[in-house]
Amino acid sequence: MPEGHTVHRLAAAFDRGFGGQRVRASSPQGRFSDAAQLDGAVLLGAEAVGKHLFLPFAPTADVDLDSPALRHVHVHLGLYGSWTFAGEPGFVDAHAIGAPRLRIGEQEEGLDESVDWRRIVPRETVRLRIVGPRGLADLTGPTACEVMDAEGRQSVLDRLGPDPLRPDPDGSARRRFVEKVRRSRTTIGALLMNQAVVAGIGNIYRAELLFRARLDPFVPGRDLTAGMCEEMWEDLVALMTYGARTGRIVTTQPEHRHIEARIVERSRGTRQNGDEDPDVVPREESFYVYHRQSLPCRLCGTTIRFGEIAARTVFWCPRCQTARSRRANWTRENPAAPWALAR
DNA sequence: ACTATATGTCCAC
DNA sequence: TGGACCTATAGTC
Repeated sequence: MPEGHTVHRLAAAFDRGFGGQRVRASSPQGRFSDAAQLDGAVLLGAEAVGKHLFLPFAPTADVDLDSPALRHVHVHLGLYGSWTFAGEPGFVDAHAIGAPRLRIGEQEEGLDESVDWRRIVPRETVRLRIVGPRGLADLTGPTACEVMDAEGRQSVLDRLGPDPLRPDPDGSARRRFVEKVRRSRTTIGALLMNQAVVAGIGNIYRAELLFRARLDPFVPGRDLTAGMCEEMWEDLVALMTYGARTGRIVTTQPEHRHIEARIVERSRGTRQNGDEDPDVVPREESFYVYHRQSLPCRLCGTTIRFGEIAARTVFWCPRCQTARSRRANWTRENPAAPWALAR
């Protein structure tokens, strides 16, 4: 269930924790038998594209990143996948990155620095374990974990649209996004979930982006102006950049949160993603519409509605996000973007 | 011990 | 469009 920001965060963690190091690779669960061919190779770094993670393995550390000799481990976390880390102090800043479960009561084995991380026995469901000089990473529940050559990696990339978290110095990514949306009769709610249109959005970013744009999810892409699409792209870049930095999806502006609710109990459970940040916006204040069905809209008080688009539940405010007023709302009464995140 | 749920994707019909 | 799949939770009986 991680969206693109989570995968970029993972790539950064792998870069810092394993980049350029010789590693051991194994499959405690046994379902990733190709782990054996990676064992003892050098993990050059990590690459995130949309929700896809690539870990390039080479026989020696001096192999080029575009060498055809590389073996890329392609990982997609799907709905349940996650990586759990353990290692020496400062190895990575989060214990687990991936499926954001409530882990109340679970032992924080990876965080307890008095425990020797080398002696941590993997759960039986660990598909892939990577062990480096300073720590280890355990992968469970991925929808994909496979070894690919350069060609296989490229074929995955070819199926993906632009990723808002990749640098876009010449604006070509934004242009590709705008083109694809405006040429389609499909609803914007479905287009945003299509990884060939934009890579990395999931169900939360979809719902929240549409609210911030004051856009009805059922409006066809071709009905949107280029300016609306461009602003939506820029908003996405801001939202996901914040998400990648903090490990949290936060889309609400501070003035739309209830300040009293910000004091929440945060003493239990396993730390994951951005939990280590004491100033984090609590989850119940983070969204405008996602999972807020039957609750009042933060702006107008109308009950948030839900339905289904692209086989996933979509949430929206029937008053703030109307088809008829979408253009008027865009620039005037309810300026959605640009805006600034609190931190 | 069961069930529902979750930020996802693919494939068969 | 419906189901299958990958896993670990919390809640219910």
